[in-house]
Amino acid sequence: MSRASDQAYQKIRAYLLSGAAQPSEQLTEDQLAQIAGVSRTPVREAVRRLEDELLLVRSDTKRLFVADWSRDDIEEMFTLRQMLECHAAERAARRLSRAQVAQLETVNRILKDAIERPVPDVARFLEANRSFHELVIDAAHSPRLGQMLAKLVEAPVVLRTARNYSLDDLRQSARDHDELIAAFAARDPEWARAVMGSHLRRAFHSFANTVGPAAGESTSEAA
Amino acid sequence: MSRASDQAYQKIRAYLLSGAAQPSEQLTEDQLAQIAGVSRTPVREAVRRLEDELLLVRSDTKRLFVADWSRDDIEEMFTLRQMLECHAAERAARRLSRAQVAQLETVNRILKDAIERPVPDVARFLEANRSFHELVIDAAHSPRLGQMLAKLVEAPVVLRTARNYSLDDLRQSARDHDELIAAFAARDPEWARAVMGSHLRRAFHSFANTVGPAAGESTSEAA
DNA sequence: CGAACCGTTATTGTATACAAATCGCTCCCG
DNA sequence: CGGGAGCGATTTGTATACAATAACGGTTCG
Repeated sequence: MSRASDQAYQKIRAYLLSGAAQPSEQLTEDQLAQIAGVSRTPVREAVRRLEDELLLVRSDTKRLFVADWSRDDIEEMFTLRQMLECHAAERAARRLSRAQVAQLETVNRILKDAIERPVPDVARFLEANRSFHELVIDAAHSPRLGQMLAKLVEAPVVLRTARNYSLDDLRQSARDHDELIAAFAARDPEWARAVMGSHLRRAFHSFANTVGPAAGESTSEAA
Repeated sequence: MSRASDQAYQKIRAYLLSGAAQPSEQLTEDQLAQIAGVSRTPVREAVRRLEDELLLVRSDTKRLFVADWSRDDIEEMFTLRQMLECHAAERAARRLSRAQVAQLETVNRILKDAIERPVPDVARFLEANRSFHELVIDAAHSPRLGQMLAKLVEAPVVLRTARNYSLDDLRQSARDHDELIAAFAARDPEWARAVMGSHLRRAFHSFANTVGPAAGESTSEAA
């Protein structure tokens, strides 16, 4: 991560997530170059990636703007993620070795540790959670699937910065993981898929309620 | 498409598809710049896109190679495409307007015309087919879904260059489209999903048989 | 005879200067 | 008073030169 384009990517991303930039605000490559502390060349490369991750968008005339995500956008991403990650869980159930299952157990133990502390360590929880899902996706052994999911998972994680997690949510996640591990140990693809499905769907609702409370039917379908 | 980076993308892509480059052959940015007739800067941008589309791959040390697709790779892509495009069909069934359904009918009429000629016009068929699927995906109204599918659909289309289609395959496709239109007209998401599923799965087998005839279990999982 | 080291060459990565395009403003004309 | 053409300023796109890094080959030492 020492290369200038990677550094640019990291810094710009951090900048966007910090909330310092308003949604739909225009950004110029020069500004970003200044923020990242490198020249425009690597910035352009970083911007490409961020566009791909939909954190930045381009106008029809190639000008850059901070993406603004509607509630529909978020729901869409969760839906796609669910579809793909259920598939990943199913495949993983067919392929996971004992050692890999053990690894999942270890990671989930760390995750539980992070929860059950005087004050839950959310950063640690998120990191363990990320690891867990990454292990499952890797085990699915489907490079494109992994690539697509990386994009979908990244983005919402980003938005979670501001979010506050309830203890119940965290504990339920840990239990979901336990059941997922059971499904893997039993080599039952259908079970794994089902558990992953409810796990992610619950996550979506819990997420949606804290971010865009109601949303109703008012703005959604009309446009 | 007059921008240098677009031109580079087109030319390099055409070059790769022409078969002039062997799979796993190394390519340098300079070579590609020469082929595209522009400097390395836009070439690098084009290469990024082609990497994303998996026509090019990078070694761990950033060297560039022509991708070589295993049969497993192809199966994986068809599977993902099926999953996503079934979802698109389902969504489209809920949202398509009468006018859009009419448009699909028009396109499929063109597609049939292309088949039923003294000698079937495959290029015309493929173009109409592409249009048809694109209309469905657009109607699903899910930008990320569209983006992902674009990548998955592009690549195999590429490999089809050498392929020869049987008249039966072409006609079956046309019938599938008709049934899909019927499902849309009836606003039946489940029906649409099911038809799309069998449509694509058949396409996969028909494709796989002409490309990598047997594949069996010999080379696949071991590596 | 083999293997590790070092210098050369090839290749990718970055900075900068310049070209093309777009934007926003003013000014002119209807 | 409104709309559009033109112009200066801003922004993106491309070429080129140079820096950093990785591959290659030869040589030397064990």
